Amino acid sequence: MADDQLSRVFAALADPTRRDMVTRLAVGDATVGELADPYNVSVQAVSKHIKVLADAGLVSQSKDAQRRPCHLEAEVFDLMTKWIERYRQQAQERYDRLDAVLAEMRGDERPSKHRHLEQGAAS
Amino acid sequence: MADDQLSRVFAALADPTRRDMVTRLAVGDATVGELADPYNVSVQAVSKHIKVLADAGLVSQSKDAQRRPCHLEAEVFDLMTKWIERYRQQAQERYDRLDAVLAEMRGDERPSKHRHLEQGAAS
DNA sequence: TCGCTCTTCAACCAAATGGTTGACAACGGT
DNA sequence: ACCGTTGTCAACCATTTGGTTGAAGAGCGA
Repeated sequence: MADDQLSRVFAALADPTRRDMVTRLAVGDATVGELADPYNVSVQAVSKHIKVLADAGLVSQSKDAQRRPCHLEAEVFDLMTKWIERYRQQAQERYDRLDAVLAEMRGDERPSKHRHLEQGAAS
Repeated sequence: MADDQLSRVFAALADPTRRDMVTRLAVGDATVGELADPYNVSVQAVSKHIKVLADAGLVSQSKDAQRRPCHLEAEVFDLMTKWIERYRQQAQERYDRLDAVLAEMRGDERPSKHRHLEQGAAS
């Protein structure tokens, strides 16, 4: 895996178990054991998952006796959202322009939903 | 890797080369060769990357003679953004509440930035 | 101090990933 | 009809990943 933050964040969330944990942590902090509970895997495996999330900056752990409560870090989500939004918008604009062009070519007025040209447009 | 869409999308974007390609495709469609050009890898490797992006639903390919122009699919970005936003907001709200509680405990009025309690809060 | 609980570290294993090279299919230009 | 261009498929390789088990560190409670 690449070692830049964005790569680590995306890689961390590519695993459904880890996304599940994020879901759980959004409700409130939880210890490693509490996080491990719902899953049919060893505590060690969960510990590794948390390490991945922590390395990505998505969660951080504190100390409470033997326990290591995890909590979600919100800032990193912004990093992702910003990256995503940039290209989503550009792609959407290109689509809208394409729809407009198609509509003009057809003499249409109200282009509805985007449609692929290349395969299965006609039929 | 898990086989659900969200996992595929996150995994696809965990690679900086593939994110680069998305960046390139946001500007406009490009053939496999054009996408391969800036990188120091074989065309086959790029073809594989595109397959990963396509399987994730992030890009689609059309036919133009021997060429296979790729273009960005905007919808999938929404899927990610929605997933992310949900937990980012919840986490942020919890932080804000925590800051408020801390401020109240200190008798403060204007809590500025969140601060971790567990380690290095005092010093 | 001893034992129990919670967590991580280390070693190992199977499967997936990202890269390579070689072969080959599909298409246009000459 | 051929050749060059464009891209994918297949096989292979090194590394990473997600899981396991076993051992060990850290901290309370009795």
